[in-house]
Amino acid sequence: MPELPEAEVAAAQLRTGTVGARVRECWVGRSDIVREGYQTLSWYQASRIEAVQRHGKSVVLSFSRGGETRFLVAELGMTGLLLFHSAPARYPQHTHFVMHLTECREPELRYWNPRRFGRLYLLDASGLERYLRRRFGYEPLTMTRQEFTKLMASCRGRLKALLMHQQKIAGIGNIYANEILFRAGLHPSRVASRVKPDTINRLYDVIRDVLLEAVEFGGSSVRDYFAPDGTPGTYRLFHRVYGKAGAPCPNRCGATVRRVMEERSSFICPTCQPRSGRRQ
DNA sequence: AGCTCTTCCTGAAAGC
DNA sequence: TGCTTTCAGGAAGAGC
Repeated sequence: MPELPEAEVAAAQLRTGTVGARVRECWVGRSDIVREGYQTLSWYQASRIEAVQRHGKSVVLSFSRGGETRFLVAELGMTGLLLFHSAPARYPQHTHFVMHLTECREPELRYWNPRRFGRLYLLDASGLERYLRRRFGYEPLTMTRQEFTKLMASCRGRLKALLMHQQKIAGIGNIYANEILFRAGLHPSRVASRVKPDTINRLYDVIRDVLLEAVEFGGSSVRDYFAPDGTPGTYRLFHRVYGKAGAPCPNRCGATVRRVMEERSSFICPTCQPRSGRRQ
């Protein structure tokens, strides 16, 4: 399930593999995979890929043709992948979009998504601006400590809900929310606005640390995630609690990691992540 | 504002 | 063994 680190890794590979490319042809398997701008598809033919960026969990490609710029936004959802020609797709029937490229390293860019949670958007500059504004809050790697502190103070909901609320902080999903909260020693159901300043500082650092480490290791390959070149991410090996119900707490506190159905499925150490503010 | 419920979708896991 | 049922899970939208 691609979250920020996986989208970041995908964007980085697309940058090296496809920037500068000339689009030879676009193929769409099922038109409903393009949620917006399907009628502009022909514009992209003969355009050039100028840049690739990540916003939240989405990957955004910029194309230019005749002085005009348009964009392709790929939402990866739970099971979506961007893949190069060389990467094997286990269920080829779930490839919904293919861009054939020339004048770059990769001859083909595919969008693969078996469950189809997540779509593609073909947008112009104002469309992209609206898309980003409506969907994404702070980028966790660029928000300041002050911005995060304000956000925490203004949010009376639960901490894990805030971390995963894309319009507030963009890019964190269930895996990384669990890992972040464990490392910060915070229970997912703590009320965000009641967290003390010292703890907010610690949480701010942990968010960055976890996400940057995950990027460094190529993201987490849980189930079917692969980078565009087909390689899996290895950060899963460093998960401390996600998917580890029944294992001893990595802090060696003696307790056992538990899976609880609070704020989606959460993996917590009941000792190291107490409901009250006091750390043991 | 924020919580819950529903919808989307299909492979995998559980159940029989 | 093999068929059937259940179930995650990100995000949007409705309703409260």
